[in-house]
Amino acid sequence: MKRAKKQNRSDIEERVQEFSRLCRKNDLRVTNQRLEIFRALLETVGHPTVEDVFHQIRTILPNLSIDTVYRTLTLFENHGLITRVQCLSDKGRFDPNLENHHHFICVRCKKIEDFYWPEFTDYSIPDEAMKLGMIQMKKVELRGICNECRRKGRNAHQKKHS
Amino acid sequence: MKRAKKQNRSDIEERVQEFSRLCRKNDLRVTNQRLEIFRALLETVGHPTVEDVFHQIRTILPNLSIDTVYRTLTLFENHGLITRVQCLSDKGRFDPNLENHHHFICVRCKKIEDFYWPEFTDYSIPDEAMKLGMIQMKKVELRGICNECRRKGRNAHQKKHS
DNA sequence: TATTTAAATAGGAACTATTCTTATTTAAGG
DNA sequence: CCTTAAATAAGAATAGTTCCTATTTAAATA
Ligand SMILES: [Mn+2]
Ligand SMILES: [Mn+2]
Ligand SMILES: [Zn+2]
Ligand SMILES: [Zn+2]
Repeated sequence: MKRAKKQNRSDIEERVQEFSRLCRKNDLRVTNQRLEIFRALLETVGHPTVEDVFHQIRTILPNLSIDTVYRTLTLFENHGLITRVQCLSDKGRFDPNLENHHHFICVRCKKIEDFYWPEFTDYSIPDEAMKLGMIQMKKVELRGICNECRRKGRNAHQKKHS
Repeated sequence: MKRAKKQNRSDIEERVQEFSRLCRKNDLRVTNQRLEIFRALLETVGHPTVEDVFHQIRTILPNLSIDTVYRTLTLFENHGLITRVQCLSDKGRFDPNLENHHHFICVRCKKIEDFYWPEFTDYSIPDEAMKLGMIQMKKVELRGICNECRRKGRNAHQKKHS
């Protein structure tokens, strides 16, 4: 999982500070683990898994427990500070980007990339769909092969079973 | 997981027959297990999990192994006979509906319902997104609370952790 | 129809992701 | 500083999925 280049260090520190305030507002104690976990989300592109976050932080907090990462990410999710992204693979993935955006999922490496499509918000859903329940969110999902995987070619991916 | 009312028995049997031919064309042996598994997918609404399928068929094939269900569904998927649906929960879900359609996911009971939106196909994706890779599929995903869960009220759902 | 054989299955073990339990540590308020 | 409830680490437990292998079976062939 690569580090992002799109956000520089001071942008990230600013968001971590803001996050710190948000924690206090939500009656969540500000622990080192929590800050590092949130920072790791911001620093990673492709919507990291729990393991991605865990391994990245182990260098800084060598006896971090993986359970803390699970617990903390679910906590953030329950407080609306991040969202959980569906998995095409079997691992949960998380998203610190709360802006209205959409996803491109690479079916080979399972990486998830963001994109924006402001006009989509204006398109109205068919009646048939409106009747299914109370809609809280509408998103577009693209599936395909990411540029990185296309470069690598057909190797380096394994399917399960047959 | 409820049985569907939208497809009657003869519709289903017709699709099972057609499926049987498709298996032969794909050099897949037509076994009782495979037919029952495919039939179970057709008979169930809400995009069943492996366990849903397993339990439904156990009454007919009492010593069906759960591994066979996993193996078979993945096999069908690899041959393009069904698709795998992303999980908001932790379980894999499967979809025998290969038509171009979209999903409404209930965040409470995790049920996934189909809807159709033909016009969506014509909307063109922003350039930004086109550059992410080779796009194979574009879908809309709605999240919310299904009618059934709304009726049941706030009880009957548990969140993990805190 | 009987025989053959590679493919498919059942059953249980193994593996992997996630959650739970409990003793210890710590943030934050007094 | 103290106090204390909240958070954590470590490892056990659980749940979903895949692997292993002896047995069964679909379907091609005689
Ligand atoms: Mn995102
Ligand atoms: Mn569907
Ligand atoms: Zn990729
Ligand atoms: Zn529901």
